[in-house]
Amino acid sequence: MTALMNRSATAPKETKAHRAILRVLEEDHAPLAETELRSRLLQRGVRVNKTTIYRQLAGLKERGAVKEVDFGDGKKRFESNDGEHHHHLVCTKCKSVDEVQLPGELVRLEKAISKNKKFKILDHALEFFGLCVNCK
Amino acid sequence: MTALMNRSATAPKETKAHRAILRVLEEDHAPLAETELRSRLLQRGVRVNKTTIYRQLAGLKERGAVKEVDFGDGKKRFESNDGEHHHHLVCTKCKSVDEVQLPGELVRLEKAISKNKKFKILDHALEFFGLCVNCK
DNA sequence: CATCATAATGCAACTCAGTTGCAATGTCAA
DNA sequence: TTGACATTGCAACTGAGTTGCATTATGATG
Ligand SMILES: [Mn+2]
Ligand SMILES: [Mn+2]
Ligand SMILES: [Zn+2]
Ligand SMILES: [Zn+2]
Repeated sequence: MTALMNRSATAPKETKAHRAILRVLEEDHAPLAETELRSRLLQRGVRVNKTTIYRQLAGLKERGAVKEVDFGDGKKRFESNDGEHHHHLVCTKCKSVDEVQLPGELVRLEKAISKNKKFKILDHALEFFGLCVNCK
Repeated sequence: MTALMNRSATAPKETKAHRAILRVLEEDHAPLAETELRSRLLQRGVRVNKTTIYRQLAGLKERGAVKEVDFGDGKKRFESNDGEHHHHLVCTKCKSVDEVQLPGELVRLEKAISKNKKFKILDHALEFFGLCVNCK
């Protein structure tokens, strides 16, 4: 490619960090913060700089491979974006995270809101906090 | 009071900062971050240190006068806790915030979830993002 | 009103998550 | 094999939020 080329849809390069991060997220299947992801990677013998992690996650996110999740603890969390759209049950005691799907429910709600509030809903954030079966 | 006294339900002292902060939150009626609150206070001629603001908000929160809200932008936001429980329609373009109530809806959802997931829901976070009537 | 215990404040220094500039390294198409 | 350019690591930085401590203000008590 002789310069002056295709800038869009740049395919990600197959690097060690890229592969490892994606694999951890696919296997662990929970929203992980940078430090968590980093130590998971270390456990597998892959040492990655935090800057690289953030940059990879940003790329994975805009490519739709990963979703950002917020538990309100001031940390960015990311999870694999394979399965169906769902929400989380976060145990405030042991920090475990379970998933829950609300098929149709939110869609219906959003339609109603969009209509009578004249607000075009593009996204939502819904997470539940409480005690898991082991902690309550 | 001769020391060794009532430690609970400490009534807050009537200070300039306390009054001003509460008044701004009651009037502006939107979830404000520290910097926003701080400049609103300045506009009214009240200069308050950010440490004081955070400490006041913490006190107001545990006293139930204020609620913490998270828009996922890495900032703690607080709003007056007078009205009914509600959620927000946040315009991602102009940053305006509207409110929306979902009477019963969430309660019903939570009951169903609590039952078949054996998870005791104590709280939830639900905010909507999109385009307000002026921006869409 | 005067006293004074103690709550509230301001400031500086700190922590911690996340970002940026830049030089060094790695990837992959040609 | 080569070279353009994407990715990485590191150090320095930003910005939100917190903490220790000395100073000031509140309000209960007498
Ligand atoms: Mn999930
Ligand atoms: Mn509100
Ligand atoms: Zn638990
Ligand atoms: Zn708008």
